[in-house]
Amino acid sequence: MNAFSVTNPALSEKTEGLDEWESAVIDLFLNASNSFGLPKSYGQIYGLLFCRDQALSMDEVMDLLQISKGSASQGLRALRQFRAVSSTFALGDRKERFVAEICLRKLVSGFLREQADPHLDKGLSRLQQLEGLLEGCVSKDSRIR
Amino acid sequence: MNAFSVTNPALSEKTEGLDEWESAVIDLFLNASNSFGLPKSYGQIYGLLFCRDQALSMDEVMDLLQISKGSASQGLRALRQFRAVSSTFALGDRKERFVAEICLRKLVSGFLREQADPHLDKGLSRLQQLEGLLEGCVSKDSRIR
DNA sequence: CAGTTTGTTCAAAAAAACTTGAACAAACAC
DNA sequence: GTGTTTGTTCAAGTTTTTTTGAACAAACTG
Repeated sequence: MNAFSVTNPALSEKTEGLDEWESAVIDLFLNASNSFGLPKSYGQIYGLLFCRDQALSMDEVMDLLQISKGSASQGLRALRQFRAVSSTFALGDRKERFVAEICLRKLVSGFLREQADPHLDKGLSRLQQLEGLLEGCVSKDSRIR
Repeated sequence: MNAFSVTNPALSEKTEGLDEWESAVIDLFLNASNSFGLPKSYGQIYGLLFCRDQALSMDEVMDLLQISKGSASQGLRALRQFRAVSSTFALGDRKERFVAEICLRKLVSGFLREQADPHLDKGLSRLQQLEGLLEGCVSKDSRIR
């Protein structure tokens, strides 16, 4: 913040707040996000980007949704990881900007890849050791058919 | 618990504990359950029933998994609600007994119906009020194409 | 180089979810 | 009816997850 910065927030970065319909859409995704066991903030961020044609910076996301830097950073990273949002650097701009990936198929498969696999990996290795156990059981345990 | 009850737990209701392979399977479902944002206990219960051919009572589930009455009751109800387990009353038996529904397609669709719908209901009504808002916006807001 | 801007990380605080256990209700047996 | 068994509910305690904000690192500007 230097001596030339504007003091009127409405002029600083076109952050005029949310339209009524945008709040509604954001809430919609917030609830959907909740339903799938994801943090609310993920849903909010995706919802916001979903509403906007223009790509938004992290600052704008923070301001518009009233969330902290940490939440914005982590939320955006997660959403990027499962391909729900993509980011671009406009030429000659240091700010990274984000847009929503609108193809829901991608979103879901990305979510499953990121969310399910890490845990199921542990499970998978256990399944293998299980096969071994099963073989040993077949003869002595009648429960296995 | 009356004067005739047996004191040796191994004889009371054939609750001999879990086989090694059963523990492994239960762990598997526990982790999967976690991945989908469901309580651990749901996964454990489903995993246990998944292992057993015989239908189990709530008591047996509690004993074998070392979980409380409340957890067992609520877990079983939830699993029943999205058709992951079904219950039967053996003739002349007051105990309800539970078995796992093995068709995973049913499980997933049941999960989605139960988990997503209640929240998305709120969202849906919001979507309708949204339509109204949108119509009013089309003329004045160039963002909407 | 020093000063900014931008984004990440992580420990602590806050919020949310899960589990427990005791109290309760319903159904049954005698 | 009384006494027992079976299952549900819910407030309180516990655990887990999410959010925050300050400290940090990296990249850029002049």
